[in-house]
Amino acid sequence: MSEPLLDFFKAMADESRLGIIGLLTARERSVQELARALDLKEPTVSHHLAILKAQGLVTARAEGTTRWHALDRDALERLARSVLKPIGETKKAESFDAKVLKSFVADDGALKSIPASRKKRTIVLRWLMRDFVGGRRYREAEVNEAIQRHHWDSATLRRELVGHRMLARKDRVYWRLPESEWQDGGKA
Amino acid sequence: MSEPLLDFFKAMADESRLGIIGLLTARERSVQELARALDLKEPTVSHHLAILKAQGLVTARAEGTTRWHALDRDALERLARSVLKPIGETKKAESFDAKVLKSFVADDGALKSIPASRKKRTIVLRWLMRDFVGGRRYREAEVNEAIQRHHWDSATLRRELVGHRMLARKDRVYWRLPESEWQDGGKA
DNA sequence: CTTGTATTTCGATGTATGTCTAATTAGATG
DNA sequence: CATCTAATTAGACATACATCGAAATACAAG
Repeated sequence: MSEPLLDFFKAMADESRLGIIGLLTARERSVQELARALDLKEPTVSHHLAILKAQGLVTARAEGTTRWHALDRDALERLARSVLKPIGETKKAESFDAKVLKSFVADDGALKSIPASRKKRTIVLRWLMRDFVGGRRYREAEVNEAIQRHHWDSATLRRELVGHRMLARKDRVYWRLPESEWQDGGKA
Repeated sequence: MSEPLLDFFKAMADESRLGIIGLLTARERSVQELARALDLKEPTVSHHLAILKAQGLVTARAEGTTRWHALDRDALERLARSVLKPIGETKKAESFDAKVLKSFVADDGALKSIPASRKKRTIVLRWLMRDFVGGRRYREAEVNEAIQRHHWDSATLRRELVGHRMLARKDRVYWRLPESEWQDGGKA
C-alpha cells in the first residue's frame, strides 16, 4: 500500500533531512556531528536518519559505539531519475506532435494535406482548434472561413472536428467543447 | 527566506497533488473534474492547485466561469533537473577518485608512486586507510607493515597519514581517526 | 438586476509528524 | 561487573497543513 514516489518526496520534503543530505554529500558523519551542525538533538537526527534509510538514501557502518552514516549517491540518483522519466515521456509525445505539424503544415499556415492516419489527423485537428475560443458561438459559414484559411476542404475537416467532439453543433451553430471532452485517444 | 528546493519537494509530497499532476499529464482539467476524479471537494482541489501554481508547475486559462488547468512540463522538468545536478557533480568527483587510483595503483595493489599533487596524494592516502579499522591500536611496526604491502617508503606515507589527521599517534602507538577529522580539503 | 454555476476565500477541525526529554540499548573500558 | 559514551526507542507536545462546510466572488444568461 506504499506509493514509492510519494514516500520519496515525503522523505525529501523536510528542511532537517535536506540538511543531513547536504552534510553527507561531503563525507560520512556521526549522529552527534549532524546534531551539532543542524542544531538538533540526537534523537531527532536519529529519527530523520531512519526515514532516509527506509528510502535507501543513507547507509550506516558501525565503529565502536558510533555509527558513521553515508549518502548512497546511486540510490539518490536512481530515485531522482525515476521522477524524471515520466516527464521525459510526455515531452517526447509533445515533440512527436511538433514533428507531425512540421511535415503537414507549411510555413504560411497552409495545411498541405489531411493526414490519412487517425493519430496524425488528430494532431492536425487539435492544431486547427486554435482558431476557436471557448464560450463563443460560430455560424457554419464562420467555421468554414476559419478552416479555409488553412485548407480548401472545410466540409470534411468541419465534420472531423465535430466527430472528434472538439466542436459541438446544433442548428448550424458551432461552439468549442472543453478539451476534456475531445476524443483524441488521450489516456485517463 | 524561501528555500526553492525544499518548497519544490513539499509541493510534490502530497498524495492529492501527485494525483492532480498525474491527471494533468493527459490533458487540461477543470477543478470539478479533478475533485470528482480524486474524490475531494472543490475547495480542497483549489487549495492544492494554488500550491502547484506557486511553484510554476501548473498554469490556468479561463473559459467562461470554468478554469482549465494544465501542467507546465518544462517547469517540472527544469525543477527535477535542478535536483539531479548536485548529485551528478558529487558522482563526477567520485569517478575522478577512481581514475586517480587506477593510474597510481597496480592491479596487485602496489602503489606505483606517491602522487606529487596534494589533491591526488590525499586520494591515495584515503585508499591506504582501508587497512586500518577504527577503535584498534597499532604499533608503529604494524603500521609500517601494512603500508609496505603497497609501497616501500612506509616512513613517508606514515607521516603523511598523521599529517592529514587520518591516523593519530601517541608514544609510537597509532589509531584511526574518524573521517570527519580528516584534513582532505573536503568542504563543510 | 436576478438567477445559476464554477471557483475561490475564510474559518474551523482533525491528523500527521517534527522535536524534545527521559529511559533503554549496545559497545568499549577497566 | 560497574561505568562511560553513542545511539536508539518511547512517549509527550506543538505545529503544520490537508480537508471540509459556509460564505464570497466571478462570470454567463435571461
